[in-house]
Amino acid sequence: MKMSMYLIPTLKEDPADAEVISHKLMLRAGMIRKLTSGVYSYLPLGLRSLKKVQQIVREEMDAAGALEVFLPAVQPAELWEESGRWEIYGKELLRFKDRHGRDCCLGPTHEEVITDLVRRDVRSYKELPLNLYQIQTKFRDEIRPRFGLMRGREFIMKDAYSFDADEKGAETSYGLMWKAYSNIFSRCGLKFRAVEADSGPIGGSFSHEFMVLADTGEDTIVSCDSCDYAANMEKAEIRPIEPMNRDSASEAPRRVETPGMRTIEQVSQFLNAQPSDLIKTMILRSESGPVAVLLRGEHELNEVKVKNFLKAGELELADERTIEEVTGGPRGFSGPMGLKDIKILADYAVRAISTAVIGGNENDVHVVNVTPDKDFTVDQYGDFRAAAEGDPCPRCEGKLVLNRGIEVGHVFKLGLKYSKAMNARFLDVDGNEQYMVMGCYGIGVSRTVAAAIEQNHDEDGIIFPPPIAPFSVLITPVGKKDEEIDQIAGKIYQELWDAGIDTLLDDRDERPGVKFKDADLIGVPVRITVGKKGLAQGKIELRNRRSKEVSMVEIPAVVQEIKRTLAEWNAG
RNA sequence: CGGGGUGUAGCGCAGCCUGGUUAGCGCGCGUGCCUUGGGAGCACGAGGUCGCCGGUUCAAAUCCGGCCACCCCGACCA
Repeated sequence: MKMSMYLIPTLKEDPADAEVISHKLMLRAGMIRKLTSGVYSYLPLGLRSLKKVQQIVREEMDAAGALEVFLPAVQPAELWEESGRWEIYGKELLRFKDRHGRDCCLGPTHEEVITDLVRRDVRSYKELPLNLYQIQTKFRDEIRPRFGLMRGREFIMKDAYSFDADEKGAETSYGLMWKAYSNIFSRCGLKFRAVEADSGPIGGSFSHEFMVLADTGEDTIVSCDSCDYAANMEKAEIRPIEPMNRDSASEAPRRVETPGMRTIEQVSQFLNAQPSDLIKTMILRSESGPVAVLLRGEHELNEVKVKNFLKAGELELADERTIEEVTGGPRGFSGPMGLKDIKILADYAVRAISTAVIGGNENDVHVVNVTPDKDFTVDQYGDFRAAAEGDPCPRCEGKLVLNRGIEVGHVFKLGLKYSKAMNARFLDVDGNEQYMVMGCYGIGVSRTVAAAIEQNHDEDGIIFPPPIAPFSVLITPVGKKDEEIDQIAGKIYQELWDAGIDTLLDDRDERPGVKFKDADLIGVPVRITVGKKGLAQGKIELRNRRSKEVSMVEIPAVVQEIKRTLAEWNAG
């Protein structure tokens, strides 16, 4: 492509409404433009990058035996009523009525549509396993879209759905997708990790998230420093602490005045104690009533763990009124002593406290010298806290470390959830009707591009990994209008295209500084400068966007040298 | 949904508090000259419903009310 004929509206300044780096850079590089909150147009440069990711996704999905389809964005309510999600999906599902008053929605995901398709046309075990995928625009009406393509309302997703005759087959399908995803993100040139994820209320099944490592990521990845254990924050397990032998001759509990001291920090300072000597009592509410969860003072609650432990559908922190009803005291002074008609759960770490400070269930009162299991009873101990840096690994003797990441892919075993709800059955070898065992597998394609930028940029702009760069090479002829320069630049440009290398030629009548700044901003991996300095020796300059190294290359060797540079980059 | 903020030329902003000529600045854009290895210089120029609606006033970008859009923060703690 010749830049004079192309549309790359770069910006010198950061747009005011962009917060994260990928959003800023994609706007500045002229890749995207916002239409309305969370909805973006792709300009030619942005689309090229997107298509490169899509191509890699297609190749790997095809290689894994998945078949590409294309499903409707507009979906009828009836299907969603069948699966039960019309009621429970919530406001993220954009609903509307057609001219006949029929309820419709814009698809945020396609389990219903695909299950409907398959149940109509697949009747025999002979047609299984089956894996269908598509790359399509999804719409999710997020409460608060933000960060450009990272959390848009309209976005491009690859979603795949596997159908198997039995659990064993489903596991094979899952494994194939897991492998395909690893290939995809590796081929995109990204540093990533596959982490164990919470599989939610579907239960029993397992799930992995593929996270691109980036300090600016919204999610936290918990991994072990010595084994390959990795999980997201919700899922991350912590090795239980052994109960401690307590001194039975400890002092009796004593009530003390703690006026206005509600937080762990305030109470521990006021009583001259360590946060780890405190037990905090959190009152939660599920659909089956309130529950108290005890944590050691310095620890944070992991609600998902509690939710799964209780097999609760809904779980939230109790409001002020509920706390008062349950404990008799205001928020900030709850404690486990004297609580009645409420289940008391405690994190394992509570077992390792000999005497603790707890809330007095009365305004401005705490209780000291409290011994767990003696002065109050715990119904069940469990792992209820959020993992923190340095916690013991659940699989080995190592320690957990925390990193930031961006979720770009998710593989999930659905089991029979949709096939049962929507009656997707087949006949097995023995002629018996069976439900299909399903799996679903998503990749945020547009988010992958944004995540790549979050991971690969510097103060000058984007540093695209070559496989997903909109162009691999940018040629900048510099200096005064000069026929020799233009002719050689044009010749190299043609040779590169002939060699199958995406090349952009900056034939604009701009000063060199402008061309160099734009080249850095849009992040093309290799820049060739054709100028009279080099030509005097029969050479051009080749500059690596990432290392910023410049080498002088003989003109006949340019194509070969570029291939080598790109290959090295991908390998490293 | 709650809290905060912003809306003035394509982009970034000033002006508003304290109402008063033709509403400014930088970048970008157009033309010409000049310049050509890291966002040059000079000159001339185009481009504005001051988010929208209403009110106050002799007079509103500026004050008041309503609406809209966009951005940020939000159980984080017993």
